[in-house]
Amino acid sequence: MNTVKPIANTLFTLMQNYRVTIRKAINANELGLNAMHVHCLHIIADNKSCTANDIVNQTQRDKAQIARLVKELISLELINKRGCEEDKRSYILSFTVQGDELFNKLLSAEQQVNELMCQNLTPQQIQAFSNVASIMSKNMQT
Amino acid sequence: MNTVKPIANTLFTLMQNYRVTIRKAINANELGLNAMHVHCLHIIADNKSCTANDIVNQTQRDKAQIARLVKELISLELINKRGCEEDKRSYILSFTVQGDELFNKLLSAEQQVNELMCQNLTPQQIQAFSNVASIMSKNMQT
DNA sequence: ACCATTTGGTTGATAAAATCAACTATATCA
DNA sequence: TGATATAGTTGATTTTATCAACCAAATGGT
Repeated sequence: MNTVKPIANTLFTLMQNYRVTIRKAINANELGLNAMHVHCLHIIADNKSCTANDIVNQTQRDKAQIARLVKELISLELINKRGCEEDKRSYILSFTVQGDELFNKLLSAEQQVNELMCQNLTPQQIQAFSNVASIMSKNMQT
Repeated sequence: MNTVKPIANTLFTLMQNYRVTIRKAINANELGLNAMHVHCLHIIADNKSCTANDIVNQTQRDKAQIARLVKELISLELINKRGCEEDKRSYILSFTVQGDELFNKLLSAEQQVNELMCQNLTPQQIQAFSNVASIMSKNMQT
């Protein structure tokens, strides 16, 4: 019987709850994507001239996995890629019109989940929470 | 281009960093278990007379998945199950001697990761972080 | 300029994790 | 008692993740 509840447990629970909730929200909106697709779309949205490698770096996932996710997003016609001029090995990923549309729906679905998740919390608490989370992330990098 | 960085992103990053780090730590300690195994062990450790169903409820995973994880832990001789007397459909899970030993090693590996993760943070910050995380979890339940 | 090494990306093969459905045995409750 | 719910198991399948090999372009010495 372990008495202290490690942060990891708390995080695990939180993430699992988030996963379940966001999945429901996304299904409810019939967007038909999984969490990793969504995550990729976010990264593409946040980086102008985003390459597959940027996604790999930001997610720390296997590049094969990312290559396949990107491929799927392309065949769903949510994003497209064009050759990069500075580095001919790379491709710049960007939203299609439909991708843009869908991403907006997605954002509002997330918004809903976000509101749900942040009930009974003050902006200060939320801010502090995010700060701590990023410090923790940094601590574990390298 | 989305300007606000949603909490979900922060959490994703944090969890991924944690996953990578703890995996290294666990491998380094040659314990040979994955994150879900570890998670199950924690739940078993935290609940005296824990059943498979308790794990299902606490993790919100598919019961088939849990059944298999439990089976593996048993065949690794880390835990064993005995019939529950109150409810003959259930089995109580508990550590074997080796399981107990390994779990302790595990705890200290986690301890190390924890210290790494909590560098540059005050106890107050950590406490606040955990509190917010649990409130968020509760908000998303049901 | 040349060669060795590194880097971005793709693919095949495979492993690990998750999900669904069907089924058994026991429990619960009207 | 009979209908329904619950704990757990198993088979089949799908989804994700990982590893290794590979190509082509880039980089960095010498």
